[in-house]
Amino acid sequence: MSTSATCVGPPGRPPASIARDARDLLLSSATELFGTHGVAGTTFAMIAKRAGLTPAMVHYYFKNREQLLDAVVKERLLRIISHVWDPVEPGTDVANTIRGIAERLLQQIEKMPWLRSLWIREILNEDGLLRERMLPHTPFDKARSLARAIARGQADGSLNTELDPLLVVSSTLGMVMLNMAATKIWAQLLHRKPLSTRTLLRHVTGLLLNGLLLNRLRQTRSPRSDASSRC
Amino acid sequence: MSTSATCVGPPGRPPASIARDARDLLLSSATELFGTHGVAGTTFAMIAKRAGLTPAMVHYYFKNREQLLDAVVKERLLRIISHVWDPVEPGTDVANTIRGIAERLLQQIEKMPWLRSLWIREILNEDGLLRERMLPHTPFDKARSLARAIARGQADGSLNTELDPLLVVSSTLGMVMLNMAATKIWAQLLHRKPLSTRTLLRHVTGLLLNGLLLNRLRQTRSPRSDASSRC
Amino acid sequence: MSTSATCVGPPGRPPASIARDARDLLLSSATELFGTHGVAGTTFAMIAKRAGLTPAMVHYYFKNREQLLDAVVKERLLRIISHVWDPVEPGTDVANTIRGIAERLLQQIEKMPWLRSLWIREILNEDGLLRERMLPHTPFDKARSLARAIARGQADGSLNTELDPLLVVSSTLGMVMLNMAATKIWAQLLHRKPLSTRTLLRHVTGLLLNGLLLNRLRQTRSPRSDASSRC
Amino acid sequence: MSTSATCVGPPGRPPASIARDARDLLLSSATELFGTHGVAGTTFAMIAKRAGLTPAMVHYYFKNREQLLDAVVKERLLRIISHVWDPVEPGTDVANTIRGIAERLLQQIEKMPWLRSLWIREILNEDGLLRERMLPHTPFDKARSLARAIARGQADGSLNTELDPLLVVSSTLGMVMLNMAATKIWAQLLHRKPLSTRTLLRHVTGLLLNGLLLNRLRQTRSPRSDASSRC
DNA sequence: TATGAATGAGTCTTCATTCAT
DNA sequence: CATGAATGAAGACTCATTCAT
Repeated sequence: MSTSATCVGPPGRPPASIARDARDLLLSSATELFGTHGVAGTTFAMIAKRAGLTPAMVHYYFKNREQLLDAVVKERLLRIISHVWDPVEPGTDVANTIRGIAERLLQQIEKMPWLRSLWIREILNEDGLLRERMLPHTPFDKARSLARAIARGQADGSLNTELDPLLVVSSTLGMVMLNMAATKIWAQLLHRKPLSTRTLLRHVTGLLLNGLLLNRLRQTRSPRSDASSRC
Repeated sequence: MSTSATCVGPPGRPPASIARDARDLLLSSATELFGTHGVAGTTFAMIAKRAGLTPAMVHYYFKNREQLLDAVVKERLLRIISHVWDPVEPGTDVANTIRGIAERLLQQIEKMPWLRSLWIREILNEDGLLRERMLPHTPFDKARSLARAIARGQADGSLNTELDPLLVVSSTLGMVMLNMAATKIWAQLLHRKPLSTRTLLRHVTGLLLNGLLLNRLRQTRSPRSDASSRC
Repeated sequence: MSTSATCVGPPGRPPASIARDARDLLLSSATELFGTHGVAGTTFAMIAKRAGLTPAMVHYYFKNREQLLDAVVKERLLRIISHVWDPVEPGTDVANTIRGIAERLLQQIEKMPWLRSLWIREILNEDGLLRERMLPHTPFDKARSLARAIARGQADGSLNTELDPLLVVSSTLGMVMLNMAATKIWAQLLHRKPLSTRTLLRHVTGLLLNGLLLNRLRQTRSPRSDASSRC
Repeated sequence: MSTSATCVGPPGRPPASIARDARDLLLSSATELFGTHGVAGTTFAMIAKRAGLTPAMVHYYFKNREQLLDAVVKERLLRIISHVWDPVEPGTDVANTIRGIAERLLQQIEKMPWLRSLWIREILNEDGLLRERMLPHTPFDKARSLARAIARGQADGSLNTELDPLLVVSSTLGMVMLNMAATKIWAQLLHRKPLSTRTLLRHVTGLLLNGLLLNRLRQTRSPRSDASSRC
């Protein structure tokens, strides 16, 4: 049904890249459902229905459940990982590196809301169904070199020695995901709107950087510009 | 079948605390599997098998899936919540309150390792299958009064104004869960043992409290006593 | 629960016959449910629940499903049969006999509304689950002698020869049951109250007797005394 | 799989009316079993087995038990209703109309023996499982206008005023079903063959019309041509 | 390339029945 | 006399997967 539309254009011209083919549609559908219902809670029928296609097509394109998961990881998740980690340069200042990671991750989640759930449920979580598939592709080296930079900072007295360098890295990612989730819960409980991305980012970087840096200039920032939760 | 066994031991000795009846066994079995495989990924057959009983018994005791979930929440999760939150006293110092929450939560997770996965997957997570069931039982008031205390601290200049008070509360819980998960991942990746509870607690409270307090005395703590990740 | 109450009275006195014991309660419960939901659609659990007892008690008293059906037939249905047929005397006038049967059956149904459904579903009906159990106990001889009387009436020209004598007998029973059912349907469809027993009886005997008797005095009956369906 | 077979026969010959696809086969299988065992007593496994197919196919084609019932009503029962009632013309003579209805119904039952049981058990009967589904499709208007014609006949003195017009309509249908059932019972009890359709029709119309008409010419019909029950 | 038909294994759930107490 | 515990078999229904077309 859908792909035929792709072929309708003038012959010779490459199909418009927006005109997503059935496979791509199914992949998106699957990824989003994995986010909302979890991998275990998502069936082929659900995926197909959301894409307006048939369950048999899911099989046709991905052969089986395992290979579908592979495809989601390789063609969806890895790109996001790259986007977040690729700009990280070994020599850069630790604070800026961390702030950059948080910022980029937050952007990605805003664009792809399923990412947070999926990451929390299926990757971060022990026994997560995508975890084993993701681990070999994590930017292991970059994370490790960042951790080393932190350790050096601790050694020269500029960084909080109470923290574990590696955990600082994962705490960065986690704090973003976590607080994205938390702000929704609070909003739900208090019948408010979730906090803005900006407030969220300030909270996360504020907590992380202030927690990490020992001699940080404790500036009096200008008063907050958007409604934060006031109790 | 089972309870009688409790009375079989030598008289005078307290009954083994393990003395659990079939229902209790199934409930534990269910809770643990919900942690490892997620609620959606856990079947009655799995629960029964793990308890060494039959799937029909799950129905016998819990009538249906919904009521099983209710039982897990009411008879397992709520107790943990109470244990973590009940000691929180309104007037206490913010830093101590937060440290207390983190400590007690960490203890609970150590005793019940399924708690972390379950919480991350099914409660923290939007669309989590236990979330709706948990929300009405969250210690809403205590969390809120803690948030208010934080807001006051921010107002009088003693606490970091970049942070959102409510998110500080959830960040506390989250940081524990999150880093428990993270340390396992790093251990797996680097083929090391996961960090000790003590190191973990120091990381979490160190990050949180240093991140929160503005005028904290930045003391030179004694050198760390157990092997932290050294890169 | 129930039986103990029976024993509470002054010792020596026979238990009040109204104080139905558990067995009797279950039997009534079963019979009524067989009427409303059919035999196949009635479970032990339903029977027990309606009687306020446990499913295990159904087994305790009736051993199994087969024997429960036997008990319903022997201790409930046969009595009704007797009540309807016992007064039938071989020599009596055919018209009066038929009218008597119809009247008594109608009375029974009024007292025990489940009878109609049960009879239609499980006895009249080929494949009815009580049919085989009932047949040996039907007042075969009485029905047959009534049929013979009808045949004689046909032979001497006083009765409609188009009718089959045996079918006249079953038509009598059937017309009562049938129209009891029909009047409910019409009432439901037309949002009226069902016809009164009197109107119903007049319809049934009017149709049967006028249909049967050839030389009947076709009297102009007094105008109907209760609201019949007027179109 | 199957319909193609229809086209395989010698060209020119009309396609075998048996040419039924799987869905149709299952529908027939279900309908017949609903007749013999009742709706509540019929399982998917039984339906499938009788059709030589698998229980999963019943779900494949009908999705649900509810939708299966819907299909039985819409694709099987309603056609019969139409066939019986469609030829009824408002202006026609009451006696002929009734005779016509009885005749056509009898024909249908002969072709589809399950109809009688099904109708008695699940439609006529209060609590019948198909009743609610059938009522909205009953030829309400035709029945009502027939009842009105009867009422007029009663008013001008030509019809028995003891009868309720609406009940005459349902008595017509009921007498056919009822006596079809009754003749089987008698046959079984007396070890004879059931009465022929002709005898049955004569009994039913004889009883109904003689019972209804007041001034009917009480003709001496020709002696019965086939063996009726002789006691 | 795409899909409707078909299915075996498995899901939750119910049920009649057994049995120890 | 009565029942809670327990269960195997069967109920409706779902699902990933296969396959002919």
